[in-house]
Amino acid sequence: MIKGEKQLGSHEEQFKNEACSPSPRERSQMDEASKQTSTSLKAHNKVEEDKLASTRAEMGEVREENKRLKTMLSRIVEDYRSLQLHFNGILQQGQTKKPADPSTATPTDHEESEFISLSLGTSTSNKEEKSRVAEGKGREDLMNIKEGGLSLGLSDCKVGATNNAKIQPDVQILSPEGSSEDANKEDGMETTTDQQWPPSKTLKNLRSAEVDDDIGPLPQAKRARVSVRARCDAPTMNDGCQWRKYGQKIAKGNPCPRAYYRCTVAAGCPVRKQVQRCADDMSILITTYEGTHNHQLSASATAMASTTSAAASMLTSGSSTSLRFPAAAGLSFGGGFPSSAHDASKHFFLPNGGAASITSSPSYPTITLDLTSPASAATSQAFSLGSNRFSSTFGHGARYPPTSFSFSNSGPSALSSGSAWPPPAGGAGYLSYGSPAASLFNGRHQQHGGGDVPAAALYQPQRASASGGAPAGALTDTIAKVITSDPGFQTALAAAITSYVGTQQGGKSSAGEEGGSQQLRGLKWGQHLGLGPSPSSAGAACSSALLARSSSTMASDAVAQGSNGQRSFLQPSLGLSGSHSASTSPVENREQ
DNA sequence: CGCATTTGACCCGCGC
DNA sequence: GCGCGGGTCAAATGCG
Repeated sequence: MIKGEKQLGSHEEQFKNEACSPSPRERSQMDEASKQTSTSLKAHNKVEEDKLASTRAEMGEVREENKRLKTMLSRIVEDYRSLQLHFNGILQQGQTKKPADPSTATPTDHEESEFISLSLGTSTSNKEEKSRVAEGKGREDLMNIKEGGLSLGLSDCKVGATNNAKIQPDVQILSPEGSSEDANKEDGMETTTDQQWPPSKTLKNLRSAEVDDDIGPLPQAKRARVSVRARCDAPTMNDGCQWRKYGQKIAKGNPCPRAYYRCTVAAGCPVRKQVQRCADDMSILITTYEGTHNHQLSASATAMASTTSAAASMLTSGSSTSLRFPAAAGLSFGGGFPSSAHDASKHFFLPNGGAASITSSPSYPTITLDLTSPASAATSQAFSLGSNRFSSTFGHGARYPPTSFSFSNSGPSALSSGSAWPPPAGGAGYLSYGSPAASLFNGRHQQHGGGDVPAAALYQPQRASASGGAPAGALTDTIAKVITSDPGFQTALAAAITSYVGTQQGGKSSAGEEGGSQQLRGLKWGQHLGLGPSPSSAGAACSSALLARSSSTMASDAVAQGSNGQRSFLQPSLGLSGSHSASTSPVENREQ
């Protein structure tokens, strides 16, 4: 925003210079003109006047837009702060009076009834968990999820994990903090064995060790999986990590082979992903993530990680806490938690048809994030960004409708301009991207050539990321409450936002350069935000440029909020991993 | 030549 | 115990 103002300011100066003090070249031209006939002089002056007039008109437009953006920014800041306070208040209330059983909370509790309660284990006591476990195998499985530990990059999850001494050692954290812990752990192992990416023998050892970690006290503990359904042309979804394909299988019931990838960012990283086309719709790519990164993640990779973590946290939190979705807000939850491990399939539907489903199987509890639901009519305007000038930046020529990261609820304070984006609170904002995070809010995928999923560099403010914090979609009251009521959603939102940006990068870079975007590539997200140089790749600049103009409000707001010590849900976006933008990741490129 | 991908074989768990 | 299917290994192959 500030940067944008500066840019606008410089433009204004430029306009002024052009209008008031012609360049020497223009002067010479004028001199020549003076030698000509008076008629030609008049014509020349007329052209100048026209130019001046058009320039002034443009200046006016820019000023208006700037003003609008300022308004948006201030509104966002206000909303965020109020919601923050509200959230903190609720947290304090929850600490002072813990309900005996969250599931029995009455809807008469106005505050809580409107919130999605994903406490992620923060408010669940050991007793409660044990009693829940005793209720049935399904719950046991969910407990196992926690122990199996799909990494939860949320401190809250961590706290929740610490509630159970048996669980804690097995929980791996996706966040850089957690990752570093794990990395340290594994680094130690690696240093002792003095081995890098292990040959088969070592690999087997690692695998056995890994299994030991995962199994934990309960023999049935299995990894949680996060499956992402997204429309994607590329063989795989770019998620910021480097993957190496190690196998391919024809799975039963699907003519399309399933590919197996292993994370190669760090030696011994246990994270794997499976990629398979949907049998019903070949345009849908199903990516299933499993495991926890044992290394620091690039910003873009963190987006995916935090997203899956958030999703997994929802899964895990479900085992110990109640989930209450505001039906009035268009969110509904499929019901209570599975009483049986076999029928444990719950769906909560997100605005605009987006959906995530939690499927708990005995072996692999999985949460599926569906980004493929049909776009709303408004989706087509997803990236108008209030300025047609940048529409081409998003126009990938995608054969799929733009991803909609939409909060369909109409907010109380819709922007005057429907095309303005992102609306701070109300209206319809859209993020086009196929990141899992986006799915939590019904992001629809539109990825071209496997653009890198950008990263929410949660806890990685120092990391430069090309994916930058994209503006969130319209934050309706409901969604705002959702976000503020649960850190998991904050994380998910952050990931979604950044993912969106990254997708734009990736899609752009892979789709080929188009005039406007090339100019924008010079920009870097961090630089744009005045965050200093970023190692972001050129490909990352696309989103940055987008934000530079129309979305800088959100971005800079994210900066401001992120610096408050509070974990801003947009903060992660500030880091861009330039090194892993869609177009620059060697592995990902190969996948394309 | 080194690295990533391909692909058939193998291992393992689960259900019958 | 056997068969099936998912997942992984590792030699062969391809590519830069």
